[in-house]
Amino acid sequence: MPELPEVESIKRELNRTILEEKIEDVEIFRGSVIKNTHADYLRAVMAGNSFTWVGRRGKYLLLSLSSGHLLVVHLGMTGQLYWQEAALALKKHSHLVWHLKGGISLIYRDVRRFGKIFLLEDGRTDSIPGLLKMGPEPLDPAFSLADWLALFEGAGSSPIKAKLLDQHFIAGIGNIYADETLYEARINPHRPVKSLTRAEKTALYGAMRRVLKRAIEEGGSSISDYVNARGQKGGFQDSHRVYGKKDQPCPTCKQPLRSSKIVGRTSSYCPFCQL
DNA sequence: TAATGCACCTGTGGGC
DNA sequence: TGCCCACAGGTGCATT
Repeated sequence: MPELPEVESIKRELNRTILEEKIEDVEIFRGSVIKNTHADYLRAVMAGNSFTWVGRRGKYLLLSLSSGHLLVVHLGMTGQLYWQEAALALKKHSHLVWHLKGGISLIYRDVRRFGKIFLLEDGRTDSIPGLLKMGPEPLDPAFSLADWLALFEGAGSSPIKAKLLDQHFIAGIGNIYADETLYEARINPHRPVKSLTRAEKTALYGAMRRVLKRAIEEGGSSISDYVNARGQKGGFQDSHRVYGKKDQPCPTCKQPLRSSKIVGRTSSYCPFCQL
């Protein structure tokens, strides 16, 4: 499941490999993954261009083109964006392939098809609902503890787990890193947001940033389908302490971890260490 | 306005 | 072995 660390890993790899390589052609096997324009138009626009820069906002990848267009990619749950040598066979569920000069193919693949692609004329992302009201970037150096605490002003009664998953509240966190962050901060995922003390919010800020940084250093988490931009698995899944570990011993107190549904998401936590 | 529920989608694994 | 069904979850939209 590509969350901030996975998307950041892909971004970094693409910036190392695909920039300035001319796009010779685009093959589109499933045009329905393109949400705001026709497949034929996207193909016509992109052919002859090159990628000049790859950025990230939350879980969205932003690929700038030499023409000034911006390609925006959200990987959903099982989306992959990776490059391989053009001679290699495509895997099932490959929906778009950019054929780059130099014998490299950039492939967009998505088994469950929750991902989506947008082509923007001028780089303005206002037209994409998910980007319009995106919360702050948790690893932005300018995002201070004071900024984080200010987000909680007027916070309601929803569980803190639900709040961390809300992309309008904070960008880029999904189920894996919400669970790992709350464990790191020793906060129970069911706790109403308004019940958190200043000290707990402060702990959460530090925990969130530490967990995300560690995950990026290890190349993200490969649960189900995630691969990086080289088609390789990440390494952080081996460092998970609670996510997907229901009934396994808590790394701290050795009591069995518990699992429950919060806003429809499976949440793993230690009922003894997370208060 | 905030919180909650559901549809979308397909591979996987458990139960029978 | 084969079939059926629940489950996984990010996002947008509908409902409460």
